[in-house]
Amino acid sequence: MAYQRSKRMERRIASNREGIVAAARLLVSKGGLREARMEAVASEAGLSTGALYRYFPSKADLFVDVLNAAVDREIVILDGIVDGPGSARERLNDAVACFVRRALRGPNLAYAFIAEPTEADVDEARILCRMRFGEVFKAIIRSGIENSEFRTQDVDASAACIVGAFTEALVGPIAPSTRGIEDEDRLIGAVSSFCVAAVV
Amino acid sequence: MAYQRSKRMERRIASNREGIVAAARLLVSKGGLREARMEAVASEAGLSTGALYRYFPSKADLFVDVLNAAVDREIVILDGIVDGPGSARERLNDAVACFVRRALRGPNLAYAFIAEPTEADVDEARILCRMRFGEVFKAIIRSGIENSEFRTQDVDASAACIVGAFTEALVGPIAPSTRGIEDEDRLIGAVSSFCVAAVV
DNA sequence: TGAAAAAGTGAATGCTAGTTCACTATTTGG
DNA sequence: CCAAATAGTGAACTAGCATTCACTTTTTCA
Repeated sequence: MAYQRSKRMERRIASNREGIVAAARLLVSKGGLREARMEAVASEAGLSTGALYRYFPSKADLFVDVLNAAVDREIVILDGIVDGPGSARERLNDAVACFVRRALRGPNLAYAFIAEPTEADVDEARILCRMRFGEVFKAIIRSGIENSEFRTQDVDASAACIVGAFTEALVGPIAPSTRGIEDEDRLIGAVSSFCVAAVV
Repeated sequence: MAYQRSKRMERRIASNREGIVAAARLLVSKGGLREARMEAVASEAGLSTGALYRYFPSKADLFVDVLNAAVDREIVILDGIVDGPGSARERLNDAVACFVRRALRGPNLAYAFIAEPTEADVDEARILCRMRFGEVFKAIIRSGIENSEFRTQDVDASAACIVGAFTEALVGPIAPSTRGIEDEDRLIGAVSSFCVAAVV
């Protein structure tokens, strides 16, 4: 008879998987992608390196998951702002400000997900994540155009520009070496004003 | 007596060095950074791999040179626009449009210098190059603020945002897989309008 | 011309993780 | 409890290139 995983086993498998992702994220937030090697992830998760490969076919796959999980959380928050009350201007401003503020709070993680040099495979995932953020901003821009708050414009291009603008503005301040966040609020204000002005 | 290089030898050395850089650039523009390995560069330049190391201490150093040489050329062009006639708006618009247009013309090279995943060392140089571009845009923004064409703003942040905006908008269209440049002029217009509107 | 010093060669080396796999441990269902 | 199946182990394997280095060729200059 075919073997079937018990409930308990199922839970263990699921929790292992989560543990692996959590371990990877922890390592990234502490030492950047650079220090998040498979062996370290395994030991942090309390497993062997071999076991990781029962859960993820490759390192790239694992980190794509980590990346997406982190991005998911950000996008939930951004969507809350996008679908919330207020004019399109306000919502765009708040969404950008929120992203920048959160990135400045967790600089290592943000840096890893925005700019840290990595292997090609993981880097590709990063580009895809940027596009996911783009979708969020497309929604705001569209609604702003609909009610004439914003000029008509190429929504895809503008969304890409917004994502590029705030990520680039973050690179300096969150880079591990620089750490020159002397005036957070100033930067947040500058970047969000820039983005709002750009689409109005 | 100490040996001294003859004029002829000096010329040969110089031309070898140029040849190496040119070979590296050619390979990048054909197959991206991915295919520009040292052996390929050497053979393209008509030298052995060992010889490369008489000219550059490491692969990273070589490609930093290649990167900077390419960026130098772009910056000369941009400076021409920045220091040229016209309002700050016009100059900003033209500078962005010029950059985007040129990037679309040489997509492989542009992609390599903007977004292609590479080793960490080269990637770091890329970030520095972005800052060099930032300087160009700071100059325009400052002049626009001075003559009240642009609102007062955080010049550093705005410049970073502009660089981020147009590079990000390029990533999709110039990525080797996508190649969706169906309407160049539209994109150019969209991106430059975005940047101008953002600082006005 | 010849001997010392550079320049150039390219096969061999080395290194860094990611990945595999022969093996052990645990779980499953009768 | 037993045998089949799955989960987990971690040392060994691999691969891909950058880099080196013992050696050859060319250049320099008395």
